Parts: sequence; C-alpha cells; structure tokens
Amino acid sequence: MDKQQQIINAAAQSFSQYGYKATTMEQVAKIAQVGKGTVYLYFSNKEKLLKEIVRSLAVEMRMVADQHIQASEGFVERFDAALYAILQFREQHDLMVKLSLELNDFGTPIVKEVLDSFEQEICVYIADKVRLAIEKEEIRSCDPEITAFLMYKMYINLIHDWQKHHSPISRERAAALIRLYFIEGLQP
Amino acid sequence: MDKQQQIINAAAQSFSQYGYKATTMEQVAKIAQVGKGTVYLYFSNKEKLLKEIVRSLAVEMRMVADQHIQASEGFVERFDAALYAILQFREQHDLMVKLSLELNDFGTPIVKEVLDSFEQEICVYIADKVRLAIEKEEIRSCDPEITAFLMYKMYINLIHDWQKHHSPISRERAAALIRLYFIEGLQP
DNA sequence: CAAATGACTGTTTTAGTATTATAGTCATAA
DNA sequence: TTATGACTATAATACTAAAACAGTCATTTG
Repeated sequence: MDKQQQIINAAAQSFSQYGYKATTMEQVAKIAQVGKGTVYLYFSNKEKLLKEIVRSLAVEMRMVADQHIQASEGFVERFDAALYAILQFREQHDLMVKLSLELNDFGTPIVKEVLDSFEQEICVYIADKVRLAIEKEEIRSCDPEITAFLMYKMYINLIHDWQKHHSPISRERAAALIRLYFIEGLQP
Repeated sequence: MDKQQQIINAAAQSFSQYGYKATTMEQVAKIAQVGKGTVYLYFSNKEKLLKEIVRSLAVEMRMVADQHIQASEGFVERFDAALYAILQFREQHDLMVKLSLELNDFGTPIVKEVLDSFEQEICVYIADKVRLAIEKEEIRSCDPEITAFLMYKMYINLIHDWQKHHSPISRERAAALIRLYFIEGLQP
C-alpha cells in the first residue's frame, strides 16, 4: 500500500473535519496508520502537506470546470458554466469551506496563503479561456489576465457579496449582467 | 463654546490617533476638557459617538466628490473623478485609515459595521449618478444600484486588489479599462 | 434648577504564569 | 533502507489576579 497516499488521504480528512490549526501531525499519522516520523519522511512539514492537498484539489477543479465548459456554446455561457462549477466546487468540498471559515475566524497565515494561491489558480485558468476567445475572435482584443481577474471578481461580487446587503441574484441573472456589462457595454 | 462640538472634535482626534478600541471615554472627556458624565449627556454611548463622526465624514465626502465631478465631461470621466476623490479621501483621512487597520488587526464588530455602512453610502452616491446618466441617455438603461455596486467594486479591484499580485494600474489605465469593459463592451 | 461632574460599580481586558500540547528531530528498531 | 515513537524546544492554552473600562448617578456648580 502507498504510504504517501495514505498520509495525504488522512490529512485531507482531518483538515476537512477539524481545520488546519486543529489538526495535529500525530492525528494525521494515527488516521493514516503510520508512525509520526513516517509522515515527515514524505512531507518535511505540516505546511507542505496542506499545500500538496490543495494543489491536487486545484487540478481536480480545472477538470471539473473543463467538463462543464464542453457542454456550452458562446463565450459568456462557457464562462458562466466554468465559474459556476468552480464556485460549486468550492462550496461542496469540505476542505475549502473549512479553510475559508478558519481564515475568517483565526486568520491563520498559511491558510490565507493557500486560499490566495487557489484564487490565483482560478484566474490563470480563466485567463487561458479569455486568450482562446480572443484568438477565435469571439471577443475583442484585451489583456487576458486583467479581464480574467475582473470577470472572476465580478462573478464573486454578484453571487456572494451583493446579497450581503440586497436580495440574492440568481445564476442566470448574474450571467445576463456579465453579458450586459462586459460584452455589450452600456453605451447607448 | 459648543460642548457637543468639542466632544466630537476630541473623539475624532482620539479615534484617528489611537483607534476605536484604544480610545477611552475618559480620554475623550479629557481632550474635550469636560467631565466624563458630560460626554454621556450628548452621546448615549461610545458607539453613537463613532457613528456620528463617520456620518459627518460621509457628508463631507459627498461634497468633495461632487466638487471633482463639476470639472469633468462625460460619464466615465465623472465617475473616475468622483471615485478617485473618494479613494483619496479615504486614504487622506487618518480616521478611515486607522479604522481600516483596526478592522484588519482586531476585527472590531462596530468598526466593521461603520466601515460597511460607509461603503454602502458610496454605492448610494454612485447609484444617484448612474440614474442621472440614464436619464440624460449617456448610458443604456440598467439597474442603477447593481451598476453602481459593480463599478465601485471594479474600481477598487483595479486600484487596490490587482496590485496585491501584479504591478499596479495607474488611475488613467483604470479609467480606460472601465470604459472598455463597462461602456464599450468586449463584443467584436 | 438645569447642566456638569467625577467617584463608583459591574463587567471586560489585560498581564503574568503555570500547564499542556505540538511540530519537528533523531537514536533505535524492524 | 524504511519506519518508528520517545524526546525536546517552542508555542498554544488555561487560569488567576490585577487593572481598565463603559456607563450610572448622587452630588455639585453656576
């Protein structure tokens, strides 16, 4: 049996259930059914362990988003499908939810770092799609990184932040708004 | 001499210098050269005192932004002038800077509430301008609240958040980008 | 007697300290 | 050569005593 994978699984389970701070290396070793020292043979410290797990989660996320894109026609539809898949992914994976809560409650620096790089990963992913859309002349030429960054932020703003003070916006409404502002523009 | 104003000035000074948490009502009374009980004749508690100060700061902010709008032609230019004035206002008023730091460091709930309502104030202000621009047919018809919210967020994203991981964007560049995305749109 | 005050009080924060828990190491064992 | 858990230095926590504080109110003042 692959000890490294056992350790990763054990850590993923514990991080998801108890969070980063409240997970001890001894706990991970116990769940993985190995000695504590063994964990350190594969991961030089706790931080590396978390980063490895989040990294592979990011890979999975890319795949899920790509699957959702397949079924969609048109740039906005594909963008909406991918982004929605990503947000759902984040909400449905206990680890991401737990880490977000932990960042809010304790501000653990490593958790902040990890979630930050996950966000950047998302932006890089979208930027690739924007670049493709420019090549296919589906949209005008523009800076792909900035465009991806702003579209992602706008999606988050609409789905998550707006409803902090107003009534929620449906996924369809959000896609329509992004089409209005980003694609069509407000000029009369 | 107006004791109420003396107290407000004293509190504004102390909040700016030491923050909300580290300011004591005794301190405020001492600076205002009144007894502690006197402070409570005008403000039933510490929270009300802070809210009053931030409220009048919001009024001042509106006036400053309006002044900057006067000198500008076109919707994007006026929007840029107003938003830039608002951001500068926030950066140049020690109280806002101090409160932001305090929210980051301690998460003081009342400070969060106050800064939140200040942000909403900004959005209401912009929404008014958007409504006006729709009436004057400078832009297409749209929901003024959502549009104001998203334009404000995009401006913040460009000027503040983008540079957390990339090289900063100048004020001119930000205005040009908002014109590109919001006004002209990305359709080819 | 209306406006102002600061001593007073119950509660919260802080500072100091003892105790426990934990990350990471390493000598030993399988 | 791989695996282990006792070990250690450091960091988190729990506890307590002391101090600071927001808000009150009986007394004072103009």
